[in-house]
Amino acid sequence: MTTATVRRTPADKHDDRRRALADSALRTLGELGYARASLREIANNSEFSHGVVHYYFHDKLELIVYCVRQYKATCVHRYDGVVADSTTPEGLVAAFADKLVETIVEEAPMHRLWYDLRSQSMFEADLREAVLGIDQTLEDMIWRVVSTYAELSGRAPAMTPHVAYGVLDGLFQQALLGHLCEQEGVLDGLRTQVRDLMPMVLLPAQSR
Amino acid sequence: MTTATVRRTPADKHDDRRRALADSALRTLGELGYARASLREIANNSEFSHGVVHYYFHDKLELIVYCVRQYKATCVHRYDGVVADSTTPEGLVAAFADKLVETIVEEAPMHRLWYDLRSQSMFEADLREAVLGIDQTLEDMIWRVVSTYAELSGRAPAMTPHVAYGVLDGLFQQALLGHLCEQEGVLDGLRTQVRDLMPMVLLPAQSR
DNA sequence: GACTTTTCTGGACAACCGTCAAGATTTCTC
DNA sequence: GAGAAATCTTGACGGTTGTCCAGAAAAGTC
Repeated sequence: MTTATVRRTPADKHDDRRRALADSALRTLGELGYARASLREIANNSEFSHGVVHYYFHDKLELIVYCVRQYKATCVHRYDGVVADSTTPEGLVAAFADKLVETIVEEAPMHRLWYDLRSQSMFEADLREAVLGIDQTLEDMIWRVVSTYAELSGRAPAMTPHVAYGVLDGLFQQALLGHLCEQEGVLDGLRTQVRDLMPMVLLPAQSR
Repeated sequence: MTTATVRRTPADKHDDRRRALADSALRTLGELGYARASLREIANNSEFSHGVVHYYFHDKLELIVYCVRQYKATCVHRYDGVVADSTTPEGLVAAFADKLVETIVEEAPMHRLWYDLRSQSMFEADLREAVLGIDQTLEDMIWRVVSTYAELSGRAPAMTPHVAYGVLDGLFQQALLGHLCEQEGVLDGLRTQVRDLMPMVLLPAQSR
């Protein structure tokens, strides 16, 4: 009880439970999307009953926002390893492109959920604060890649973090849709697109 | 009756009615989005009763797809004037950027509806055919701008039509969200972004 | 081991949904 | 203008939704 190592206050348990609920909710949300995933369906695909949702969350919106925040909080570090391990600009671009493709394959339901939520925020004002916050962390994530790439190349970025994120996000979204539509070659296409595009996000090498 | 000028077959009238219904449905859809716009709400904001929808459309999905197809069919020619009237590369880019900003301001509900539908198509397989078709026409639209810009510049495009569309669509989507969130400066930001980015979609001028 | 507090269950509720169909109304045809 | 065909209205249907709540069950406390 008094050991500092395992200190489990009631508040901690409560948070754990919220996390567990959100975790299984994410599965259903990724499968059905924001609008069609009912609280009953979410509860059915979990170990909880449908009533317990309102014990841990005020309403459906709070649950969904909590879920996506929780997922995105972990995945903003997806490219940290790429950034840390790369020693050449070409190597970084290749590793970055591979990682992009990997996450499309392995986490397509989570990504489409994110784009679903972001689209909904254009209609629902209550979603905007959360969406803008998450979007900013993703922009920062991309910028860590771009700025490291610039350093390794000895060149300066040719665009702002905002533009770099917008451009790459556009390509990513396009590839995600293509992948879900089972179009041939979209994944290799994305890899090629990123490799070709990345040099353009930097200014030409200075001749001196 | 036999005059060739005004030939109104019953089929024509039927199509006119569909168009009129879709037209007023688009208003509600642009306001509420795909999931939250019920057929009753759509009918209430129109001159029709809620039952008539099923007389002209098989189900809700067919109505929505018809609506978005109808809207996008007209707006794919939004930049045709820009392309036709421009005589210099700089003029084309400026006119293109202005037009992008203009449509964000004037048709934000329609654009968010399109992004909503495209996101939903990642969950609903029945939507994908229509979405991919529309996406292709938008890609063609953008490519008409880019290829004309290339010709006026005497330079070659540095990327495929697909990539050019993906990149610009990413920026556009970002600006649309920012505009709807009433962020300051997003519109001028988009204008600047497009002016700065467009030169990068072409290869450097050949020195000879 | 009794008492309190937290956690959970399962049902009930009102509201809303897409769809359908019977019948009223309008338009067309001759 | 009578009959036929079309267009439209209205109400009903089964189903689903988010939310709430009374009470059961479990956990914590002394």
